[in-house]
Amino acid sequence: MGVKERRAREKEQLRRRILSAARELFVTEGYESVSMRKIADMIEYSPTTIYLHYKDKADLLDSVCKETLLHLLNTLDLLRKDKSAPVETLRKSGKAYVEFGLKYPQDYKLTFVVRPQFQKGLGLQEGSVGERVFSYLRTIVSECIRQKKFRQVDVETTSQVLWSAVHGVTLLLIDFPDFPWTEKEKLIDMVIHTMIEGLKP
Amino acid sequence: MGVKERRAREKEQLRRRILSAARELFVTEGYESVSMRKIADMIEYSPTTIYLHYKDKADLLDSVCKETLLHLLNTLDLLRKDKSAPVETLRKSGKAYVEFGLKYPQDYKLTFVVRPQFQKGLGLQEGSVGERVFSYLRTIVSECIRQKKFRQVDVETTSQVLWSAVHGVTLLLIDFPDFPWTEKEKLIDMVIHTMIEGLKP
DNA sequence: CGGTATACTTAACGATGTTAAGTTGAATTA
DNA sequence: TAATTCAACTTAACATCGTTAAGTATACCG
Repeated sequence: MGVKERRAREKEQLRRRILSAARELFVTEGYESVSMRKIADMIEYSPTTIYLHYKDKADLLDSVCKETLLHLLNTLDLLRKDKSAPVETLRKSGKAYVEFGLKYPQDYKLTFVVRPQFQKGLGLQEGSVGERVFSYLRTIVSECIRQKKFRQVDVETTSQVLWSAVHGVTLLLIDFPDFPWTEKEKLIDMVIHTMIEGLKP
Repeated sequence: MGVKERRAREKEQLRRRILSAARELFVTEGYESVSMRKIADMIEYSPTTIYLHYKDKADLLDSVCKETLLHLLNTLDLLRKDKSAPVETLRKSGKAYVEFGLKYPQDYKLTFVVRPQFQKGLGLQEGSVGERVFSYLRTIVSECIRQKKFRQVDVETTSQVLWSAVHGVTLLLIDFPDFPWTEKEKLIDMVIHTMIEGLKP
């Protein structure tokens, strides 16, 4: 009875081929500029075949973004084993976050800007990958406070504050590449440094 | 020879009618979902008439955003006469910035997210409204440093850092309305407060 | 009154996301 | 092996998109 399994495997393969074509096109040409027909051309299937695997274009975007979040989570998780002081881990994580965004600017935008625009009510629900990314941040912040490296601030709010800062600098650098930024590295470091200093006792 | 003037006036009137229809639709339905035909319907002209006044859809967006920036600049300028200490002015300005974004979330996104996506190479060039907004921020920061309320930091970088923070929190609040934020007010205040604390000597 | 420029419209092109209705061909059953 | 079922996939179509080219009508000028 290996037939069903084989078919399921083939189906899954095509699903992945579609997804990877979609990601490539979304990233190089932008979500709006990519048509289902272009994606279909790339994998050499008819456009409607895509609909047998994904509900619609937004669903494709959704899947692409989930992958991106997983990738981001993995990147950050490498730092979890870090044995430095928690404040140092936080600094490194912040930097890693921004650098991830700058390394994959289009993926970052798709995930944190385009997707919310097309998928209303995206609340980072319980157990989602996005929730796990934020939860990672919360853990580090919590440790900083526990060790009294930070003032006795609210963990939740503080995490949101830090997210705001790194998200902000990432998006500005991506969206206004021609703005006369001071050296990128310097700007990123100062955003994180200023935040951390502002949280110390 | 008042004919020419009258015609010019009428032309300008229609131009404004188009613009205000475009803004209303962009804001309520989103840039992508608005068609030239919808805009034309609203003002009861044929779609092609719009092209006699604006180069294309992106040009319309451009004009809408410039208005928004002017509105933002005016809002902030009210605080310029503020007689408080510069740090206090900075705090108020930061708050005013975020509140502007939350009061007109779609206009904010159009200006700071959608427009850069459709108009590559948007560098806030010399003398533009955007440049004047940023320049406003620079002035206050500069005063904070001059009065030694802040560490001896670089004015330019510091301004960019502050912009990153307020931009970040504004966009997150707009884009993820269903995220379990702590009270908005508290979050915004803490973003600004943390930044300012982090800049003090 | 005749001519010209201006304002505006109609019609069309190629492309979009998506659905409904077909077609194929392989696996299953009899 | 022949008939049948069923999944995979395609073709054709719909309404809509941004934009351009060509056409019409109207108000102005001499």
